[in-house]
Amino acid sequence: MNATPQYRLVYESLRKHIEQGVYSEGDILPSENELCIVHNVTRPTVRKALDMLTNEGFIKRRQGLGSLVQSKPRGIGILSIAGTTSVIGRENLVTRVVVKPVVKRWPADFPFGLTKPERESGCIYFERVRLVNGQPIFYDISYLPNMNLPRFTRRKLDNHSLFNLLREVYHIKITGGEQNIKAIHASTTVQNHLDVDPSTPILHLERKLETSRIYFNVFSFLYCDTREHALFGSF
Amino acid sequence: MNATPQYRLVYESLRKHIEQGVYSEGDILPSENELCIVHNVTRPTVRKALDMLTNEGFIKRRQGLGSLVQSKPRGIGILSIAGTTSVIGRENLVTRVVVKPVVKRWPADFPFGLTKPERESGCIYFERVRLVNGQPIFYDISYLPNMNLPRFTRRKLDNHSLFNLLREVYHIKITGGEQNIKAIHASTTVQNHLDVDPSTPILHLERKLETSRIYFNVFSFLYCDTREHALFGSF
DNA sequence: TTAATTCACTTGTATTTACAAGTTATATCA
DNA sequence: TGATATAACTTGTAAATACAAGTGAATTAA
Repeated sequence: MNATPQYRLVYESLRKHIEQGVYSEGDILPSENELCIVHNVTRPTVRKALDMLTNEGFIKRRQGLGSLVQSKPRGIGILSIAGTTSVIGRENLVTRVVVKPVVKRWPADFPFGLTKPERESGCIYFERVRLVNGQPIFYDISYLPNMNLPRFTRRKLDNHSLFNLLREVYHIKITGGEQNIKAIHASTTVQNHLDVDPSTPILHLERKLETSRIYFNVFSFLYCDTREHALFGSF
Repeated sequence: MNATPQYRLVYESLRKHIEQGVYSEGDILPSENELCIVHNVTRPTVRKALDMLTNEGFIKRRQGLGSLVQSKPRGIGILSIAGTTSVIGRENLVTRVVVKPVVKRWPADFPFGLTKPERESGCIYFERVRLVNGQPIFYDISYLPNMNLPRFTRRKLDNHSLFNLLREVYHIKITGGEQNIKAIHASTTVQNHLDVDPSTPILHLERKLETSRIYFNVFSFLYCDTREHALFGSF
């Protein structure tokens, strides 16, 4: 018995095709009627999937013409390294887990408010560093509520997107969030992870990411060395 | 004959009630069935309106329980000073225009791509500084395409939101965008405007904001002194 | 008095049907 | 050969219908 709603199967299929380049910017997706046939569903189901792709910026719909693929989805909450796809080969962009996911209590002085279920469930804590051409440029500390994430602590996060993992394995989507952004001088820990000296200006983001799962937010504390590569976000 | 779709009338009505405080955070909206009766429409129409409110962060739906009002809608592209509403009185937050809006040609080395209509129309350029308790913390350089913005250069921007002005006067809404974020050392100009010394780390954002008007993007180059106040964004 | 069950609500998922309005290709007419 | 009308597609809007699954209050049983 497949518990995944049909509209979501259609959505994931189309989204994957767009991400894989089956459809490129400017292409027109198969019509709603064609998608009904291909997926063996009805138009409202297909339209719900297309609504989601529209909201996330993957496509733009034109009455009478079709659904046009856009090059840049609105990556809610997604940050990347500016120029990643064109300037840096994928093999020179590496994500390394420096502290593996581990269940912990929330820090007493955690700067974001927590829901009661979150507070009671503790958190999964891990740290990652992202390197470009061997040079560390991101240092990220993540906290997830320890809520219904079976075997999360055993998953390999190296070179994997946390957002994709949450969505594909746990059906948790990032739906929005908030962030505080600062320019700071690096602490000793950050200096060590990013391999910078004390005078380097460091970009610091404190982020709370809301999700499709109730009472479940993802928290991220990010430090970036942006001398060579800016941090890029779309919204 | 009313050209506005019914789902949008329902959406605007509910959104206005939430914004006006008829419903507060944590309140449960009338059920879908009740909204059908009130607005004389059917469930799919109501659900489309609720979908939109959900996507924009106004409400969160709970199967079996109802639609819960959330306090913070997703403010696309809006940045503010962290803690503004609770920590700083409105009278201590001042926006000052340091270069009034003037029509210019686009800089030859403008870092964002421009649409052909934008390139051909030139731009409206202005600079603003935002101060908290008399202390400058934001320095913003803005470029708008000089396209169908009657009398823009004569408008007073002190203590006015550019987004609100665009939406209310010119019916232009920010619909999304992208940004590069960096931590830098301040140039001399930035040092002067923000009243900082050369060692202060400065937050720098280069932003392209997409709008509801075709071929019309808003560009912003922002420098922030974040020692006292982080930059806050929700998405 | 407490626990279990039932009921009446809620939202979630999905189908079927119909017509409106936009776009583009094709056919027809001058 | 070019202009106009038509046809065949597209997405947009909306109703009607049905059942699944979640939630909390009320009722019943122990």
